[in-house]
Amino acid sequence: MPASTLIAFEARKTPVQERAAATVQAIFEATIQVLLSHGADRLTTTRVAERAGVSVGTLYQYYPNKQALLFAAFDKHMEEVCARIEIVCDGACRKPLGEMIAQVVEAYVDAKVGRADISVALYHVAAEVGGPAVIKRTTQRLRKALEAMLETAPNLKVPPDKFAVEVMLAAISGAMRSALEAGASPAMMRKLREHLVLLCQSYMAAVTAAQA
Amino acid sequence: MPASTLIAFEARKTPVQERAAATVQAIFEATIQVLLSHGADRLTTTRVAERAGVSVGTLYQYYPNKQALLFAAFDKHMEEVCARIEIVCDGACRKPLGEMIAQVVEAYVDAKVGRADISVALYHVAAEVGGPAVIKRTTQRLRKALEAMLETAPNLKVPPDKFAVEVMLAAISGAMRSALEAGASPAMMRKLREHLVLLCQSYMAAVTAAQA
DNA sequence: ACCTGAACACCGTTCAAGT
DNA sequence: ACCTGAACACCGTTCAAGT
Repeated sequence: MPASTLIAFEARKTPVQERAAATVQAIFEATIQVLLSHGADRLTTTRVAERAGVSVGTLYQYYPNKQALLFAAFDKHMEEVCARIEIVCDGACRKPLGEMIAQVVEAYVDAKVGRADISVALYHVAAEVGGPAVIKRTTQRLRKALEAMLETAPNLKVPPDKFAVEVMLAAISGAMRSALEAGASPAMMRKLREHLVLLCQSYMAAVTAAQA
Repeated sequence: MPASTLIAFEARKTPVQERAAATVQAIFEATIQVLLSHGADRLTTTRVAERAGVSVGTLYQYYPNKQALLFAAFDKHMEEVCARIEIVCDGACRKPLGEMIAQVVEAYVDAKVGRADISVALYHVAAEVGGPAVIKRTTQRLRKALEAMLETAPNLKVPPDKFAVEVMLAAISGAMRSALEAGASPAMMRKLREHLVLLCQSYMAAVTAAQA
């Protein structure tokens, strides 16, 4: 996506002194706290500033607007999920295709379920906050990690193409979103985890068979 | 979901005279028009009222709040998608499993792509408007239609269970959301349509094999 | 360089008054 | 029964003044 899509959410000013860096961090954490305690609708810039122990004016010195606050929280969450999956991809090189897929899917589900409350809160604000752009970027990054892993799969002449990997990622995240927003129980989540593994494995098998 | 989740979005008052019914309809249509022309962020109750040719007060006589306006639009859209798929399910009875799946997936993709602009606009407001509840209800309704169809599949001792059908629906809608929000081209959409058919077919095949 | 908070603009919602 | 629009409350954002 064009840089301009994101620039409106970027920090307005970079802190140069230490107390300023602490302020920025405090505001960031306050955002997540207010998001979780009051919910997205009742998240107010004044309330966040209050919680962070600064005035609204200070908040606006570092975040250009309310969206930027939530964007930062969303971006960080996606970054964490990404990082976990990249590690798994690294560790699953040269294993059989089915196991690769299982590990990635399980890592994704676990990362989301482990942060279920934040995930749900962020789904709620994603749209107003440039969520699609972040998701697009995240998808590209995950696709690359998956492709690097899939390259090393034994018994696989041609690895699945870009498109198939993206479809798989969208299917996983869509199903997870649905379950998390519906407030699925831990038992449900375990079952969903198994089913998503099966779904992705059979899709990947079908795609690679079709390509051969 | 509990009725109370939805009740806040229901009409405050039912029109009894004809001009009132016309007013309600005008407000509903104005909502969609403003949504498409100005975007979700710049949709204002005053603007909707203006476009509908009434005053804000009148708007609030029939819709309890801004969310209710958007809820109505979202609900109607889902209703249309549902209806189209139910018809397809009806027509695909007794056909082979693979074809059933293909027809349903294609109907879903076509319904969404045919209304791409509205879909994207509604994704943007879904969260603030009780979207998850509507989606949950829609999923139940579609699941029933799919189950009725799957019952009639030849060469299938045990049809896929509830859970698998719901996972499949969530995967489809998640992948479509991702593509629509990313502004995928018509060519991309055609390719995605084929891939989703393959994904769902192979998942259903795997699930029914595992159950046997 | 960083912080404050009163002031401004805008928008969702209401309600007394009209037909 | 239905409609109007000025008035109110609240919230995002700014900016002149402070340390």
